[in-house]
Amino acid sequence: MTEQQNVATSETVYPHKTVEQKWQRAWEEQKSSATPEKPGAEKFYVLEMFPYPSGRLHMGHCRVYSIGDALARFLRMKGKSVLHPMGFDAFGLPAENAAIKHQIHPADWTEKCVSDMKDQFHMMGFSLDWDREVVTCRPDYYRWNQWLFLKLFEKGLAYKKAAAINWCDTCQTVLANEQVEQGACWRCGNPVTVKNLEQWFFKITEYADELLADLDTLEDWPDSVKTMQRNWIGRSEGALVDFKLLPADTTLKAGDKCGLGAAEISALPDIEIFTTRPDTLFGVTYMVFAPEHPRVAELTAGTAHEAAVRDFAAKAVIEDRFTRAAADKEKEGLFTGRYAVNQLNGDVVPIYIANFVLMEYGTGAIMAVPAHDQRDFEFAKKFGVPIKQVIQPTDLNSEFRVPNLDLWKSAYIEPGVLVHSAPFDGVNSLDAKKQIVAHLEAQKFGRKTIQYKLRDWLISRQRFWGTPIPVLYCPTCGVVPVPENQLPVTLPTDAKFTGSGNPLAASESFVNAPCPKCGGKARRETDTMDTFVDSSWYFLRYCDPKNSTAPFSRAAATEWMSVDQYIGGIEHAILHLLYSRFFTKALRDLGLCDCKEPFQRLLAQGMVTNTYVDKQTGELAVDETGRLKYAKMSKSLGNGVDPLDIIDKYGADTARLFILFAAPAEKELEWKEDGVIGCYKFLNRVWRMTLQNLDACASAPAVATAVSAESTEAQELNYAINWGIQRVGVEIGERHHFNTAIAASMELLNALQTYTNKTGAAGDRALLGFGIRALLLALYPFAPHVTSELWERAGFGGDIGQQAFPEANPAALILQQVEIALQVNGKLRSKIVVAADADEATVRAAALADEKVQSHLQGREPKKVVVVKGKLVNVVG
RNA sequence: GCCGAAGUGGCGGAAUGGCAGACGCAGAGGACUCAAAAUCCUCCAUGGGCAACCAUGUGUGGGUUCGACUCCCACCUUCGGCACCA
Repeated sequence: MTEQQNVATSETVYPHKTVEQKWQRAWEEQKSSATPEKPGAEKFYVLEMFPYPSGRLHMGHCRVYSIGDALARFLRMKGKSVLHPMGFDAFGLPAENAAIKHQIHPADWTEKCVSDMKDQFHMMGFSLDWDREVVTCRPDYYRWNQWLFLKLFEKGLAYKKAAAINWCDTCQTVLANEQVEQGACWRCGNPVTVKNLEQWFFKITEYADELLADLDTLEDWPDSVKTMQRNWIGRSEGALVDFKLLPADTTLKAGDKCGLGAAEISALPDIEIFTTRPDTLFGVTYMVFAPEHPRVAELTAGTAHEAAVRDFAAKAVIEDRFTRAAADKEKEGLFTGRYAVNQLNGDVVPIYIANFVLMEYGTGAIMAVPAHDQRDFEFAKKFGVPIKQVIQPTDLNSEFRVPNLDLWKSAYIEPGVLVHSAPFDGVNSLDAKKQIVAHLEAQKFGRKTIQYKLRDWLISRQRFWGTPIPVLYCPTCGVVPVPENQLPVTLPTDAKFTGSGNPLAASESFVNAPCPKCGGKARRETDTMDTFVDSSWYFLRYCDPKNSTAPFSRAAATEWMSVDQYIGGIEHAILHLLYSRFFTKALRDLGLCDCKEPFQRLLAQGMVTNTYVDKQTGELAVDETGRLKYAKMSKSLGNGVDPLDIIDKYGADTARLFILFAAPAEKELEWKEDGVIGCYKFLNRVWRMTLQNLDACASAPAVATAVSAESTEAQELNYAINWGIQRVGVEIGERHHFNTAIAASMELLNALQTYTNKTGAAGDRALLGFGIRALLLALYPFAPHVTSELWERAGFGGDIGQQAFPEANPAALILQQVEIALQVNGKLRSKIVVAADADEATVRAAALADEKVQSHLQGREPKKVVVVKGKLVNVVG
């Protein structure tokens, strides 16, 4: 039996299980994923968002880590010093819920999950440096959370305050603004309510401007993520303006001029408002306070309106913030009986309270210009408040040129020219903004300012399984931070998980502690930190994971940061990515590192979706046209595919290849078993191609060499090989398009197969071997196990992962002859083959002489001939 | 409502302003086989034509250009985010 027949009968399908186990073991023994000691100039930090250790790897995980691993393996071949670490975002509610359910300590439950997940990572063949593993729930990590908290506290960037905050009743804890999605808890979807509590905050607002400005430096971030962050930060330029409060017993009424002198007006109490439209100040016809504004009670004290206003305010405040703030919510309001004076023109305007004015933005009070603001307009219509136009559109046909404002159907919010605003009449409204602000400042009526929607980050959580906030409360000394040398404050092992209340608060051994200052009896803070604190700096810890004297050394951070390529889900567009950017900047200001943005380049990978069964019909869900619908793989839809099943059936290489091939990384990936099988078949073809041509492999040169000029087949193959090599390198390395890189590898295999079909054993064996060699190298980043095995069997020598990624031979890419497309008036009509170095005149003449070109010209003289060298000729006639 | 992304064969998807549909899936035909599976080969946008070939074609309508999937304007649809932020 010949070698070929042997292969054909016994190993036409590659034994993925034995091959994968063999190489996974080998890589572990060789520590092939270890990070180089000194990164050098060519460092590259590849990082995927670390997972929550649920205990089971899902397809979403497989996708992120397959992307990152392909990149890491490719870059190692390219000679970079690659840092590709992994860890676990291990604090969080599921462990605590498991503790309640199964009466197992969250630490034990979490560690078991971590260990299970590591096994699964291993089975996927990811090349991770586990020596740098970071597990956030271990004291050797969270002690540095506490240490960093203390540093932020010293700097005034961590502080405690009473505030109206978001409360999730299901999770029994407060939530940061970023963690509330359309009024519901980001984790469990329960509607969030508002509570007034004393809580710890990080002063992220201190960095609002920098967080916004530096987005412009992140060129390789998706626009969508940058836009989301911009909107979330919500910077708006405007002015703070002081209106003056008239006494309760004034006889003046709305629409009057106050008739008071400047000194008299100046002596009245201020009402400060924020506006982005100072150009409309002369059009103010009323003012509105948020119902819960602290001055509302004072305004109406002892007046006839007192009771009604109090009732209104009470109702508005009880109503939860998110239904109240919905845009389609009916505008409700109430006149307070009081009036204010617009210092700019002496107008007397009524003061209302209304549900649509929010206490937490600006000053909690607004000036209302119904002619030029849609909300103010609707409110004015409903309550019969006058409307005064002060901006005139410049377009003479505009419907807002109608002098009778009763005919207006909406407010005119566009720019225009000022009217009824002496001395600013006739000024363009954009210029008027500046001029009026300058006027306000000169008269001391107000000042320019910048407002943000971004709020400080609420980090307290009333949960057990998180980092204890390192603070004590002493009856004599007050709030006392835990001294550095007493860190970590560890979670107790004796906590009881009953399902009600915070187990930490119930743990006597934890709560009672001596005051570090006076030694008296003190109580520990029982709130823990938001788990997003853990993930806000873990990428820095990877640089120096075993440091026991600091969270990381400045030198190590400087060596590796910033992350050159970060990969993760779009769901963290704001949350994790904004917090991490804030932390990086704050740590820089603490002198701990010197990088200002953590993630140079960001890839937001798409969801993995699958068909699902419609619960109503019991059939696969389809759209109106009968096409199958896809939805994110999830427990609730029951449409998840277990990666372990795929590994078992087709192998990890197939799974990885399919995941990367089926869709561009940033797009949705529709799971199709047929597609998986397609990739499996492709790997089998590679397997057979190699094993059936071992003789060719044995004679293969390592670098491209000259090819016999006699054989056009050989020349074509040589071109295809070098073209494939070049494309794969560019697609992975420069464009990060894994799907097209794999397509290029498939083309390469097709070219090899075409060649062997044509020439059989008579062909240029060395060239074929060279092509197989290149194919294995090109596929290694995606399918490392099978290519390692084939590399070894082909006897190419050494370990494939340690080879240099192949470089195309430029000489091989220079063609003798090229095909030129011939167009007549932009339409393809013919093709000709010319010498690659033919000059323009020759190509032009050949094109014009072409029969089809002639017939389509129908005897007309060409008016113009465009020649694109090596590509096409367009004859215009 | 505002912001962002995207609309290409039966399907997933390719195309630095230069031959639309690479690559794969599905499908059709053939080879091998007693047969099937696997494998290998060929075909595969639509309409017309025996064919050569012709016409049409990248959401819709305009525009720029010798030339537009690609750039510009308007619109439609889908997905995602924000949502009374003064």
